[in-house]
Amino acid sequence: MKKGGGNITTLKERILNSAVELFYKKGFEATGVREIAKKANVSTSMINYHFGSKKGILKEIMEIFFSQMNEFLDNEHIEEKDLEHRLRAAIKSLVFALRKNEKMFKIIMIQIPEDDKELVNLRVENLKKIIFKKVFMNEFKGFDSDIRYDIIGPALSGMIFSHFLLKDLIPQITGATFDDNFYEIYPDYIADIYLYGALKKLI
Amino acid sequence: MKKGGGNITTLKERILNSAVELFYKKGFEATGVREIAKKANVSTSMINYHFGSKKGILKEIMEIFFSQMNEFLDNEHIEEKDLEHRLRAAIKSLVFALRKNEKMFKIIMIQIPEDDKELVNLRVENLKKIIFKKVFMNEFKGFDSDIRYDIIGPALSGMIFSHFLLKDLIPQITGATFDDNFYEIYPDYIADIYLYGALKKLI
DNA sequence: CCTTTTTTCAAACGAACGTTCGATTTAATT
DNA sequence: AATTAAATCGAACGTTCGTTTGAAAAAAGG
Repeated sequence: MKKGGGNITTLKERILNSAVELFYKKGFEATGVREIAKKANVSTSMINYHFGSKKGILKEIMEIFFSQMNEFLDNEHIEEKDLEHRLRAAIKSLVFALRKNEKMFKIIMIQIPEDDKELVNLRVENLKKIIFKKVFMNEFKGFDSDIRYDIIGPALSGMIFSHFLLKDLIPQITGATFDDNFYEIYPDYIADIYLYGALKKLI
Repeated sequence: MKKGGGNITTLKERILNSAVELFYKKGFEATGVREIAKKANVSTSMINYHFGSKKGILKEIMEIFFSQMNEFLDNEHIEEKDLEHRLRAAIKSLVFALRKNEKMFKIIMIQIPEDDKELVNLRVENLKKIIFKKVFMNEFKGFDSDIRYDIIGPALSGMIFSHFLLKDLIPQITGATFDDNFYEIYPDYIADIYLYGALKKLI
C-alpha cells in the first residue's frame, strides 16, 4: 500500500490517477472500467463503490481541478492598476495552473458527455466562475462598449487553451518540444503577442 | 430517395451525414452503429458494406475534409508581397473554410482514436501539408532565427482552432452568438489582434 | 474479544457493441 | 429475357460494457 517517497496512496486515489491517465490518452468513452481497475490494481466494483459510477470519476476530476484552479488563480488578484501588468500576471498564473493540471483540463474540456446535464452545467459554471471571470472577463471591464468582447477575450483564452488541448498534436506537426525552458518564456511571449501584436516580433 | 431541392442523396451519403452529426454531438466512441443506421434509415451492415468498418467512416470524413480544405486554401496563394496582406487573406480563407466544415474539423481534431496509427498519421500529414504549411508556417519564412516559431504560429492557429473546437461551449460562458454578422468581422478582428495586439483595440 | 461497519473481492447480470452471414432485392450486363 | 453482379436486409455471432450482488476480509467501535 506504500508508494515510494513515503506517500500513502489510497485505493481511491489510485483509481483516480489511473482514470486520469487513461481518459487523457484514450478518452472517457473508449476507456473501460476493467482497464482502469487493472491499472489501479483493484476490482472493478471499487469504482462504483468509491465514485458511484464511471461518470462519478469525471465529477470528482472536475471538483479537484476547479478547486486547484481556484487556489492558483486566486493568488493573482493583486490590485494592479495597469491592465498590461494585470494581464501578464493572469496569463502567467493561468499557464502555470493549467500546466500543473493539463490532463484534467483536457479531459474536462473535451471528454464530458454532452448528454449529462449535471456534468455539463458543472463545467460551465466553474469555468465561468473560476477561470473566465478571473482571467478573461474581469480584465476587460471598463472599456469601450464598441469593443467586441466576444472576440477579444476568447482570442486570448483560445491561444492558451489550445496549447494544452492540442499539446500532443502540435509537436507532430511543428517539431516543437515543451520543456521547462519553453515554459519559462511562453507566458510573456504570448502576452507580448496578445498585447502588442505579432508584427512587433517579426519586424 | 429524393431529398428536397432535387438533390439525390445516396444511402452512403446519408450514413456519412448522420455519422458526422452524431460524432460531432456525442463523440465517435459514444456513438453506436445502430444509432447511425437508425438516423440514416438503413441497416447497420450497410456501414460495413460501404465504409468497411465504423472507423472507415472517420477515414472518409478526413478525406472529404482535407480535400475541401485543400481546395479552399489553395485559392489564397496569391503572390502578396506584404506579410500583413498575406496573413489577412490566409486567415479569412481559413475561417471561411473551417466554418463550412466545422463539424468535420472538430471530429478530426478530437475524436480520432489515438491508438489507430493509420488515422492518426493521416491527420498529421494532412494538417501539416494542407493547413499548417499553407497558413501557419509558410507565412513566417525568412524572418529572424531568434523568433519562436513554435509559439508564434500556434498562437494564431490556436486562436482560430479553439474558436471552432469550443464553439458550443463559449456561448454558454460569454453569451456570445456566432451568426453571419459575427463572421463578417471576425477574420479581420482576429487579424488585427494578432498583428497589432489587443492594446490597439482597448486603448 | 466480540460485534458492527466498512471495504474489497470475484462472479454474474442484462444490455450493448461492431461485425459477419446468408437470403433477398435491385441493378447491370449479355 | 436470362444471367451475373452489386446492394440491402435482418438475424446472429462473439465480445465487451457498466453495474449489481453476496461472500469474505479488513477496519472500527464498544
